Amino acid sequence: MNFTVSEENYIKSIYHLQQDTGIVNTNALAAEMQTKAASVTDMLKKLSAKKILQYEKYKGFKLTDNGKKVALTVVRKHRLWEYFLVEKLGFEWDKVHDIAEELEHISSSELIEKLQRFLGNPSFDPHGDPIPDSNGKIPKLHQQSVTVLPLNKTAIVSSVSNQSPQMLEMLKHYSIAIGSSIKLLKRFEFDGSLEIKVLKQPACIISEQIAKNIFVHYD
Amino acid sequence: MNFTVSEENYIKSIYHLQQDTGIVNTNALAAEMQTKAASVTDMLKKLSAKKILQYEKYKGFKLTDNGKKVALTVVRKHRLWEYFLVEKLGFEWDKVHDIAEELEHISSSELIEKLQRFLGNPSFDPHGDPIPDSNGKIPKLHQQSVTVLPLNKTAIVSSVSNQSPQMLEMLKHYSIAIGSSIKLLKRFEFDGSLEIKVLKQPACIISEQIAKNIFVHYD
DNA sequence: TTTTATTTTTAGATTTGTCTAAATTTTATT
DNA sequence: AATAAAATTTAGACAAATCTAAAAATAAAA
Repeated sequence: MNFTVSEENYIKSIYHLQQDTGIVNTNALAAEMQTKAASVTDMLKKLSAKKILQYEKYKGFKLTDNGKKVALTVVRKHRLWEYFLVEKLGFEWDKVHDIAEELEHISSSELIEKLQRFLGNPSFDPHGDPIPDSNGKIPKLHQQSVTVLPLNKTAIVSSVSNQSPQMLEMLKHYSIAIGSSIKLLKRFEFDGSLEIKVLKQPACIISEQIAKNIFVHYD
Repeated sequence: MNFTVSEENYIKSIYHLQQDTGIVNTNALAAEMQTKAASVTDMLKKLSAKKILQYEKYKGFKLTDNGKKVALTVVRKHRLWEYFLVEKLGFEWDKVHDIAEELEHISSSELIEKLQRFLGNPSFDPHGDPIPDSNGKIPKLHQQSVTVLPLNKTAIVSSVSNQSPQMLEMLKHYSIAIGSSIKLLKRFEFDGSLEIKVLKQPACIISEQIAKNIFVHYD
């Protein structure tokens, strides 16, 4: 089946929201899509008619198995294009989201398979997010938030769960990027803030709120 | 100024048509766009209001200087993406048109500049068509149709002016592609058909109608 | 130069995705 | 449990891009 750009964007947003919350409600989706609740309701009817959604009026909704499959192909395209933009074209990792937002709707599946091969079958995009394979399988990495890291253990930043411009600006300021070497020096129990050391940077203190969104892995 | 996908497609088609005919008329554009004359008229009004077109009711129309600039950026994107698809992703040159037709509408101009650099600033796309530079300048190649080639002179196929699937199928059958070495053996005055020899292929005869669309160059 | 044929435009309808404002349903609070 | 608040849906409208059918303008032919 074929989907419009708008439909694909709704499907993708629902997918991301239900990762957190299980079931999704109208206002949350409206906020995510930067639109009005009434518009969401209109689209829900359409997607539900196309068997993309399990939807009961006033009761919330979630993707069907088929809907999840569609969502994963869009996510796959988005992340492969992000990888391309950073690794091949030399974009900075915090500048590629909007462009990938457009590229993810190019329809050809042959294109995306060839792109994947050209890129060397990467498993993670430049933000550290896993790239689903062509069957929708998502690679897993045993990663954890910096907040639970043992003291003085060197770890590698593998993903950032909040990718708002504000967050990305913050990370840039601290010179924290995917792949950065990072070490937890001290935990302040008072407010949960953390003293950390990024490779080649002076030690610094970050709030718990930031730290919770930074995920790392080590061997 | 910003343009919708539909507007960009109209602008591009008008550009191509006026290359041949100078001024364009409604029915010709409707045929090119595979739509109805009434729809064309509607769009003409819109483009004319946006100062893209010189348009007088019932009198035909052509692009303004500004319209040409827009057309050239779309053409530039289309041809750079075609080059990418063939040279980097390994598509066959006769399979890339439809995908490039989508990719040409990705808006970021930074993307297209970086793509151009990544591809090594190519001057011609895989069909041999010139790629406009970022100022809209089009590289020129002194090329000529096979029909006017001197006998037994080896030349290189540089472009094909008719790119219909039928034509591309034909060319494939004769193993003629951009870059092929080709020699004119004999001209049959009766119907204008030509006996040609493609490198590593047996000699064969092609009609004047086909030959007129094949352009070559030599030193 | 009338008449006929062709081309082009207008008028009005349709679909998609959006909106505002009002109505309805659910949830929370007294 | 009654009422207030919040969430959700409906009703009706709008812009974009398209269409059909009819009208108007231009070009061609008798």
